[in-house]
Amino acid sequence: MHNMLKILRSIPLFQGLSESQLGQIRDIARDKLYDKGKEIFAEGEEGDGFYVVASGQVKIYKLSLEGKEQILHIYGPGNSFGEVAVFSGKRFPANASTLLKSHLLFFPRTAFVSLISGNPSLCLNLLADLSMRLRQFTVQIENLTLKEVPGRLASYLLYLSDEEEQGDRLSLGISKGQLASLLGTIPETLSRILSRMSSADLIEVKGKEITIRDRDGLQELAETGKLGG
Amino acid sequence: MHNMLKILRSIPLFQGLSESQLGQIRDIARDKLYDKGKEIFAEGEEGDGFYVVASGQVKIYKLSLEGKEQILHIYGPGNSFGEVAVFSGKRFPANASTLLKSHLLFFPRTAFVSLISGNPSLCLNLLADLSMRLRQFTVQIENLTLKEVPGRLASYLLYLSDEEEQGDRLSLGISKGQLASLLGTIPETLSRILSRMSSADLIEVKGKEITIRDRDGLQELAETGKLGG
DNA sequence: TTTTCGCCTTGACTTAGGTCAAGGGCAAGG
DNA sequence: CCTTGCCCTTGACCTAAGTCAAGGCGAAAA
Repeated sequence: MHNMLKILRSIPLFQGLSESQLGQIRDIARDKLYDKGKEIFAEGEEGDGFYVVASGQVKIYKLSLEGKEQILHIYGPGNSFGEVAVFSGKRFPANASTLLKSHLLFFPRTAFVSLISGNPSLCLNLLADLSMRLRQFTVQIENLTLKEVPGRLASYLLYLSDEEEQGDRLSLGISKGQLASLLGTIPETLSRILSRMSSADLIEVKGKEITIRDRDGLQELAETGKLGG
Repeated sequence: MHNMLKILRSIPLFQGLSESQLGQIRDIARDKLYDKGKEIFAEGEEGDGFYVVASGQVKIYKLSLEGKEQILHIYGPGNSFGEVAVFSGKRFPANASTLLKSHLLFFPRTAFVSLISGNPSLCLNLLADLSMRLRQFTVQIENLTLKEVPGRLASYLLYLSDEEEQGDRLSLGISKGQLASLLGTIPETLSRILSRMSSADLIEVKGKEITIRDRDGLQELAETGKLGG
């Protein structure tokens, strides 16, 4: 069997905890395995615990009545989700499902809450984690309402390029359809804007592989939110 | 002088704390008074503490380069803000300024963080508070991207009506211009939609006073996100 | 190799809502 | 009382982006 402690140690949320504290955490964790494209939970369900991604990829999203999807987050190894339901004492505020075959760790609510009480550093880690997420949401709202789609796309590409640390080359880790949903638009629009940005020599697109050709131009687009002539 | 302990006791964040704990909190709190329309902090400033509204009203907002404003929250007595900068260890992610003359309590970062460490219930309160705020953001993003402006307005009116508990009468606590910015639109559009909703006999508008005339209709509008012919 | 199936792209068209410009109304101050 | 200023409303117009419909392309299956 894989070494659960090794996984736990690599998770930012559990950084700085002692071996015995990690041991306690391991004792309440449960493994959950999902194939690609499976529902983990749905908005409105009782939140009886939260999850950490050990491997794979997960999307957190909202659906409108007509079936349009807005992705709120895409999480990979080391990220956690579902805490909001645990700490607010309410139901899950959004849906979660896997984008890839995934190995998740599940932490039951009551056991975890009692762990926190005697564990200030875990608590501070959690506060930091939720704060970072709030910060991300402010950026997302800014992007969605103060920028047009080209500006949002430019921000996202620059963000990815930072993450991946591969110079000017980057790979969208997700399908273009999912990217459209993350950016608050639809595949047709995304497709058109990618080709506009290619014509403007800002980027070069080959499937999911993208090369940044004019970083400053992208940066300006991301800031102003508009794709000038 | 006003009784600070009495104020602290009324704040949700400090609910369930003992008198001695409240005493510690009082000891690190600092009063801050602001006139209407004053800046409390700006996006990007160092976050050296957080605030609680004792009286008055505060908006948290983002600005685009061209000066368009998106309001993220409007906070009144009992609400806190600025924690994100404190716990994430980063700068303020948005701007804050007063909508009314306000009395705020300021909690310096380092003093407050050390208070938390020995105080599990305060910590759980904070986790609950941040979680509720994350939940609100998911709703806000859903509204902004999956609903059209009439749907967002309908949601907001129903929400206000719940808050105020005055049956079908309610009062926008803010100017229509500010409301437009909160809903992710502009005053002209808001104005047009208010009159469309009046013509459709969903509501009756008299300045900032609004009467709900067709609650079910509003509810449907809020859910579907579209104002049908 | 050929077929199939998802996913992506492209084109023509529609529309929600933003922009620009011109008043209207009400409250505060002279 | 009149004036000033602010906020709100209304109208005409424009544009970003959504909808609908038709292919195209590449990977996996046959």
